[in-house]
Amino acid sequence: MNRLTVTKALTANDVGETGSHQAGIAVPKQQELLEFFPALDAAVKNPDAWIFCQDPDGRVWKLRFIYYNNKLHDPDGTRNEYRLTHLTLFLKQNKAQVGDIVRFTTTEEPNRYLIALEHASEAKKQERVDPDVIRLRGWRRVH
DNA sequence: AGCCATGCACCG
DNA sequence: CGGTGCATGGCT
Repeated sequence: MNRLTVTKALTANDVGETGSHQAGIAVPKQQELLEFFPALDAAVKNPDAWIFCQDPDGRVWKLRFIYYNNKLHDPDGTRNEYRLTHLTLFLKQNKAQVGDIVRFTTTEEPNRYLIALEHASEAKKQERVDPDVIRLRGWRRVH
């Protein structure tokens, strides 16, 4: 089983710097990401799945992967996007800042991932060393 | 304060 | 006009 990694540059909203009390980070609707994360049934309104992410310190974070799709179900719906919530504590403990990178890597087991936070400076270094990353508007898929 | 669910703004 | 960042009302 090939191991996949995707990364996301954090926005101000993601780290709670904007004063918004909204939770979670947006997950762009990219085919690679939908395959990377658990499949959610679009026929269901707002389906979700729980994933378990182990950080470099061995702590496991239970994150909620949710598909807000009321646009497909309600006449006045406006949402059609994926989100990842329950990240606040993780970001706080890692002192996440705008521009920092969250990295997810698959494991052998479904719904289990590795999670790591890279600060912006390291991320730039990584970019030079990794010329064959696939750019996905904020998110990248590595390999 | 943080999560849920949704609306709005902006930009390509 | 679709997609994503920013924001908000309600609830816990």
